Amino acid sequence: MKIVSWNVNSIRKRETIVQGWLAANDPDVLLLQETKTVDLTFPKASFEAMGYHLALSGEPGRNGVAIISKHPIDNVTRGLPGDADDTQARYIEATIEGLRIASVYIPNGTSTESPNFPYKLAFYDRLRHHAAILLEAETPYVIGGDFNVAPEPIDVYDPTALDGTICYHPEERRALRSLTYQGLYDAFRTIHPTRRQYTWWDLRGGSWDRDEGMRIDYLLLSPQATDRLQSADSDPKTRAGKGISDHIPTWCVLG
DNA sequence: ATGGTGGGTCACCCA
Repeated sequence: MKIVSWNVNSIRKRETIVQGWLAANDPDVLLLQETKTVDLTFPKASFEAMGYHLALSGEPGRNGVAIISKHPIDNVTRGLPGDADDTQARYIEATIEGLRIASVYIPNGTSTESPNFPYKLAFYDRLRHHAAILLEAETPYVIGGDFNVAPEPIDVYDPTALDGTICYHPEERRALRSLTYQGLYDAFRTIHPTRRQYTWWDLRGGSWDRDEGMRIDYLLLSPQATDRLQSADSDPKTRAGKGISDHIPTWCVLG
């Protein structure tokens, strides 16, 4: 079972590119982030015509997550517990072929001075709580998404210069570890312990041409899902050319 | 060190 995660930075702008990639790569499940549309204007029909089912959680103009699957999607839940005032569309979870699969768009945080920064840290805490329940129940669980934190020095282009900046601040890495230390395994890093592979390059300042990126998109697997992990990779070719997302797709294959 | 581009929506906010 091939499960892909991709922050597409607007599905309406990226519909053709995403469907071309689907046709060429044939995943079972596609987890999207930053779809940036309400569910009513999500280009559902063209995905359904390719044989996919969809579960959506959108909002006007920003955020938005989706699960797109060749297999039936059951028991869909949206949002994370822990903050009744949080209406942002950043988390969707469903059961597919006996696996609990989630698509998450962790808040970027904007900067360490922004009010979005404590929201990001609190979101991690809510996700940690939620994952704890699934792990306790030994549910086979896969969560893919844009985590907006680069875990280790190898995951950023300049760990010294970037230390303390957004997406590579010690508090953020600590928040990520508090999630993963419970027993979630980073699929790409488990398969490729020493490979440097960014998943995001800023659209500004020619960062793609200088290869100044970060690995902030990944799939985290519960122990029961990790037992089935066969391979993991990502596709930097999708970052070249025109009309592209600033993120590339990354995936894992479970047996 | 700053500013750069792009998406949303329609004056800026976010990344």
